[in-house]
Amino acid sequence: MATSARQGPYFCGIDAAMDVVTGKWKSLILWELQEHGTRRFAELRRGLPGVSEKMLVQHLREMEEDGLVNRRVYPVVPPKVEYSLTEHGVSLNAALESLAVWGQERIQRIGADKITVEAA
Amino acid sequence: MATSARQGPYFCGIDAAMDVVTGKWKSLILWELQEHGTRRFAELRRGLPGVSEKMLVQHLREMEEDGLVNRRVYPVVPPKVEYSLTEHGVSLNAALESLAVWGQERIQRIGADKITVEAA
DNA sequence: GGGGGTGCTCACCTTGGGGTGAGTACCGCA
DNA sequence: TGCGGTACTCACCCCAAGGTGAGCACCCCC
Repeated sequence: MATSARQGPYFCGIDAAMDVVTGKWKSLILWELQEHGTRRFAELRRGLPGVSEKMLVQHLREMEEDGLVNRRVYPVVPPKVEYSLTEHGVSLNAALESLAVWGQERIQRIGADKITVEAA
Repeated sequence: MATSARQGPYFCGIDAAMDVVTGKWKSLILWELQEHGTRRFAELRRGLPGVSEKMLVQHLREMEEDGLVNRRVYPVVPPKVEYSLTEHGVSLNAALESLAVWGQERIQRIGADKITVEAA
């Protein structure tokens, strides 16, 4: 099921990490939260053009179960929820750094388009 | 299409890298080829318990198109094909190292099972 | 002479990841 | 008075990723 923590069994560390990062938007969510520290639901939605609310909720729930993000709910009348990275989320992001660099080089190599997100 | 090189557009380096590594067995194939240097088709199949021949062929083709692996065919009577990493494949694997370490720690944390592959 | 190995291809089917659109309870603003 | 924002849930649908099983052309070994 998509709503319970992933738990292997795994061949090696790579697929244990991939398991947690697989999902169309997860790496982007990690990125967003790293860049901005703390973000509200709607801010994340705006920061990831094309994401559906359903997937955003679902991914955030899974990442919470996997211990990557903190979810903080303020019991105020217009709902307010803040998401941030846990220490595991931060370290995962650090581990993704070298992958990001490799990806950048690949983008250059193949001359792929890049989506630029205008700051809100 | 699954049989043409992936080409974005991308949000950032991470998803450019993820794009190339996404696929149930790709990271494991990378791992196998790194560990053994050069492997024949049937050796890879045996090294990845549970992979179907169809998926193995398909993933290898895609990785070839993405410039990650070399495919070398020997025109001998019982077919012989050898796969190895290109320099891009090697550097991708290096970039995955820190992810692998993170994944190992995660396996420890959650106490997940690990699949051990008996050497052939 | 037939069973197993080699490296595939092809056709078919299932699964689930992800998208779409509606509904909700309450508020502020025009 | 009604529209838009906030953070969701729910029902439904679709397509592609992945699995299954067969076939192939040729060989070696028992």
